[in-house]
Amino acid sequence: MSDLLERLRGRGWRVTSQRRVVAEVLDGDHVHLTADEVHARAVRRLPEISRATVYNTLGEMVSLGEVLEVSTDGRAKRYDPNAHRPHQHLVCSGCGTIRDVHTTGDPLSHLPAAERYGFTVSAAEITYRGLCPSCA
Amino acid sequence: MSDLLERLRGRGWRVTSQRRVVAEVLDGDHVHLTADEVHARAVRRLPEISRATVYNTLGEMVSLGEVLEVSTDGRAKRYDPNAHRPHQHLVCSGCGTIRDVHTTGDPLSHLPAAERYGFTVSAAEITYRGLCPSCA
DNA sequence: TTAGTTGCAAAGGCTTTGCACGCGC
DNA sequence: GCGCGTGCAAAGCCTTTGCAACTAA
Repeated sequence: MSDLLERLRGRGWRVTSQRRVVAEVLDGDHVHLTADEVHARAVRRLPEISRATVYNTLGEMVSLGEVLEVSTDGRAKRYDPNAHRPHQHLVCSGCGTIRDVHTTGDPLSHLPAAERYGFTVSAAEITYRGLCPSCA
Repeated sequence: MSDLLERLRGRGWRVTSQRRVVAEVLDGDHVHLTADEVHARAVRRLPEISRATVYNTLGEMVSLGEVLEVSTDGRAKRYDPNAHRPHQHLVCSGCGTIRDVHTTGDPLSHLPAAERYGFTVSAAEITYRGLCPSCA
């Protein structure tokens, strides 16, 4: 059911009903919810869950590297559960929808040594922007 | 002096002392200030300038496509005056410093048609993450 | 048992807005 | 003079924090 929850449990994470619900809400492909959306969906299953707990839980999942934080628009951050599947994002400039996409080649190889300025580069994120079929 | 201001003036933008100061503060290479930093520097030259005006002005420059908004960390947005020079960003995970870098090839060519899901893709942004020499 | 987790409510950072005054054109 | 731009202060959105009560292991 929830791969995410399994991985977290395997790391000795204390599993509470709140955390289970947050993991379940987040799990799946092409899921990019804001903290508030996660809270709204979590409340349907667990009415008493608080916003603070949702924020804490999401923050921990990010620290553990099991969830990615994506800020594509400067507004609320979105959370992406596919931290272990390399992918990029295609964002609609109209409605803000995010789609996971896969590119050819490794972005890191396109950054010449002369352009690294002594940095130890460890990751590369690509955000493609455009209009989705509905907004075009 | 200020290429940015010249371009804006050329578009029939009404030039006030506040707008001139914001443009001057922003102009240059490797400049990635937050709205608040822009305000702080603007105040040195024009003590009465308000934060609201700085925000309004930056927002307009972004709408006009003369300045880019970069949100690399989910915190305050940063403003990049090099909107007309294609480049990518190298961000230090330690101190948040941003460096402009140039990659080889066009990122758009790495997104296969099958991965576009009907979107009209118009731009691609790459953010490289790592540690700068001081933070490493 | 007991250290880690939760909920509440308040505070905090960043940004936007409403409205009256002021100024570029 | 007209209309856009500005400043102020207040409100807004998103997020974090302090602390007492609670609960998984």
